[in-house]
Amino acid sequence: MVTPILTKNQSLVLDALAHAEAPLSAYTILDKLRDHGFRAPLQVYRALEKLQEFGLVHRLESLNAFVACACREDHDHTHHHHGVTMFAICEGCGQVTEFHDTGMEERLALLVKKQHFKTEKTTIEIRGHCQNCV
Amino acid sequence: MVTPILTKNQSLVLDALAHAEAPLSAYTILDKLRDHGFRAPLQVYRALEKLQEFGLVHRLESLNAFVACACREDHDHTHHHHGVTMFAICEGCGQVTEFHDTGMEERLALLVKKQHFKTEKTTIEIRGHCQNCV
DNA sequence: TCAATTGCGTAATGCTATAACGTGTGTCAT
DNA sequence: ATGACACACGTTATAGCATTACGCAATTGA
Repeated sequence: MVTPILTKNQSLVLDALAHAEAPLSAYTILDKLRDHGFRAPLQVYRALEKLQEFGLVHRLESLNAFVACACREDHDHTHHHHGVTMFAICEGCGQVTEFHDTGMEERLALLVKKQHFKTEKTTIEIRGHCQNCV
Repeated sequence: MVTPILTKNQSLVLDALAHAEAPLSAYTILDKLRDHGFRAPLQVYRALEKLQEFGLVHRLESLNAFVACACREDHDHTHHHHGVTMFAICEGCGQVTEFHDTGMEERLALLVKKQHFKTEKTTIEIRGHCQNCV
């Protein structure tokens, strides 16, 4: 999918996430954007929904929070990846690292195939501590 | 860990989950157990917390719901597994299949090690459709 | 032009989870 | 025995996350 033009609300939400050090909850985003006219949770959730469709934002299920996709740091989009995304979530500093591995994807695909299961969305989240947080 | 003796509340919650066809939310469990004296969410959450510690119950992060561990169906506990647990969650019938794979575990361990990350808890949930639900 | 689609704003509501009390019970070292 | 502690429990209130329902405005395209 080619990156679509974002609406004002979508841009605001994406910027908030992109500039954050850690995942943000929808309500935290709402608070950050009150000065920009945001008044209700739905404004945030609607923007998040679209941004997730576009692959620009990920939802972290184990945190009920959201992060900007790492591909945003890759301005040439040379690394933009559409397979399974994995997250390492540090309980210490809150930082989230996104990573990918085709080997994992293949192995997982094989496992679900054996069960005759049709995958639609895969969630892989590792909670723990990063190098700096012991 | 040897399976500890469960309290009354813990047994009730575990039974509710074990007899369910699909994952249950904490509030659904509460409703099912009102006739047994349950009145407040905390009674459910406290039991769930312990049951998760004991490895008898899993939380599904992408559903905000809970399932009895598959090891309960294995009365000799010969298959009781303490590594990474993966779940295939059918959007059609709601059924959840628990599965394990040491190859995945090893590969994942390798990947996080490369990032100098210390894993504490791993969540792997596959959303999709099972064989019966197309 | 009319219909369909999409995004937006607002209010209300529902679902999920925890905080902060206090009570009772059992263990166990003193 | 008694005091200290740990633990399970019960209740109320509150916090945090997400959606339903309504209506309006702008855009698109048959």
